[in-house]
Amino acid sequence: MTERISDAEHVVMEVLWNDAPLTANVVAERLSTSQSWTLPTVKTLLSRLLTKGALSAEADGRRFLYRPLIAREDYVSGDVKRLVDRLFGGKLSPLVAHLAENEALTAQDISEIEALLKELKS
Amino acid sequence: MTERISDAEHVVMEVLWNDAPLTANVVAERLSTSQSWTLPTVKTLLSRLLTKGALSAEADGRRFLYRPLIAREDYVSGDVKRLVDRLFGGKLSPLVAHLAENEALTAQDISEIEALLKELKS
DNA sequence: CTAATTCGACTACATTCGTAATCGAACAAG
DNA sequence: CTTGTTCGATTACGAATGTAGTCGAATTAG
Repeated sequence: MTERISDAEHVVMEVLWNDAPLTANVVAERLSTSQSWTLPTVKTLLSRLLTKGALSAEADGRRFLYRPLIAREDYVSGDVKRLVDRLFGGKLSPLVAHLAENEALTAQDISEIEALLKELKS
Repeated sequence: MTERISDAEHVVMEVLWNDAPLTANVVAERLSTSQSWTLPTVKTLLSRLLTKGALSAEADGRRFLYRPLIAREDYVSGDVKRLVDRLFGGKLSPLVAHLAENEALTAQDISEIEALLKELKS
């Protein structure tokens, strides 16, 4: 169903997850601070996302209003799952172990995580 | 420095992280259970990894022994960091929150993680 | 009503990737 | 030695990706 979203496409999705629906021009405008993409480039990315079924386009007069069809949470889950599968044999605790050992978990991170876990168990 | 390693290349790296140095043939053989790649394909991937500086090739008579030049931990860290940056604004606790809320942490996962955290604090 | 502008659609093109065939050199078998 | 085999190197090629130009239709300005 939901085809693979490329890095550049993902950047466009973030704009629309943040605020939708938007026209192509507005999307390009929002991106202009972070990327130096021309308008055609942004439109190409929007088209590809449409083709991939990640966006819907609702006609608004002569232009289109783009809107995400997949939830950010779902997209994130997919990406996280792929990473966990690829690097940690699909298990979550090795990921956390890795984070603990290599990614400089701060004391605050640890507290937050413990709080989360405590809540999970309740 | 260390260029981007593609998915297929990563599969090859895993073989060599598991056991090195190995000849191209042996790598292909190890991969044969999981992939249906022909020998030329595996050799192409090895060449690309060489070019990218991810492997070294030590001549052993007329063949080469391939050996990882980058540690798996470093590779994993890079990938995890990219994901955290891209999806969680570079912060770890949102990642854990995501895991907690969306990735079906099992009771065992939770226990393991709590044990890890406890150890971290000691 | 005609000209300039604005859109989306279509086309383009270099690069990377996945996948593989082929070629030429070295080596082993006879 | 000659020939078949084994390697790595080179070449190939389609799909996806990043990036962008062009074209034609619709719209708005004059």
